[in-house]
Amino acid sequence: MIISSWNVNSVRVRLNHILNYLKKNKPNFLLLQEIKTESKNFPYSELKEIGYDSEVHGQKSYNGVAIIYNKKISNLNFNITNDEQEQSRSISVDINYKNELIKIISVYIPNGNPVDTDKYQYKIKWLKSFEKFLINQNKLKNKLIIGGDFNIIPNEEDVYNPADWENDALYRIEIRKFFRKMLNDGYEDAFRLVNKKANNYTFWDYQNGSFERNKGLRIDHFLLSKNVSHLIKDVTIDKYLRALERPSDHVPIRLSLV
DNA sequence: ATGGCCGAGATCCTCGGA
Repeated sequence: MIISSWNVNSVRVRLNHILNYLKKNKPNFLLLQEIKTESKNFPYSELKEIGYDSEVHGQKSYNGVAIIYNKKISNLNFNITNDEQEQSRSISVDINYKNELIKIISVYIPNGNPVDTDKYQYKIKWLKSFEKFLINQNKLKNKLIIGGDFNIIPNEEDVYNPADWENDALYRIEIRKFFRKMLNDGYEDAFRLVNKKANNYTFWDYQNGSFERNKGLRIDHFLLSKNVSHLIKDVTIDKYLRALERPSDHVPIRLSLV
C-alpha cells in the first residue's frame, strides 16, 4: 500500500500534475493540502474517471484539504483540532489494513509568519490543540498515519541555511519543540526512520531560483504512531515534480507500507 | 554576484504563502 501527501497550492491549477502523479505512482491514498477552493469546485469527476474517490474539506481562496483514495474507507471527519478561526486544515478517514484499524489524516498546519502578529499566536494555539489530540489518541492506543504540510523544519539539517531561519515561524525553537514533543508523545517522523541524510527537502520557494540552487526546506512530513511504525517499508520525496512546468512549490512525500 | 514568484479574487492591487 502507498500513501502520498502533497501540498498542491491550488488543486485546479495542478489537476494535470495530480492525474499524472496518480497514474505513475499509483498511491492508494493521496492526502492534499492547500487545495484553495470550495468543496463544490473540487475536480471529483476527473479523479473518478481514473478510479479515485475524494473526500474534501474545502474553503474559498485559502487552505483546504482532501483525501483521494481507491480503497474502502469509513468514519470521515473534519477538524481534528479545535480551530478558533474555523479554517479548513484537517480531514481524516479510517481504513482497515491487514486487520488493523488505522486513522489516516491530512493536515495543513498554519504558517505563522510574521512572528510578531496574531498569525503566530494562531499557529501556537493550533499546535497546542493538535498536541492534545495526539496525546489523547496515544492514550487510546489508536493507530495513526498523519501526512501533511506541518510548516515545521524539525532540525538544522532540514534547511539550507539554518542561521537565516532562527526567528522564522517555521524554525523558531518554540515551534521545533512542538515537533520534538510529538516524537516524545509516541510518534515517529517516518522519513527519518529510513533516511538520515541532510538536505532532503520537500519545499522550494518560487523566488530567487531556490530550486535550481537547492535552497529548500523539509516541512512536509509523515507522522506515524509508534504502534504502526513496523509497517513502514520506505519513504520517498518525489522531487521530480518541482521541475515540471507550473509546479507547486511543494513536492509529494510517498510512504510505502509493508 | 544579484535578484528574479505564484494563486485567488476582486480589479489592474491585495493578501497569503514560507
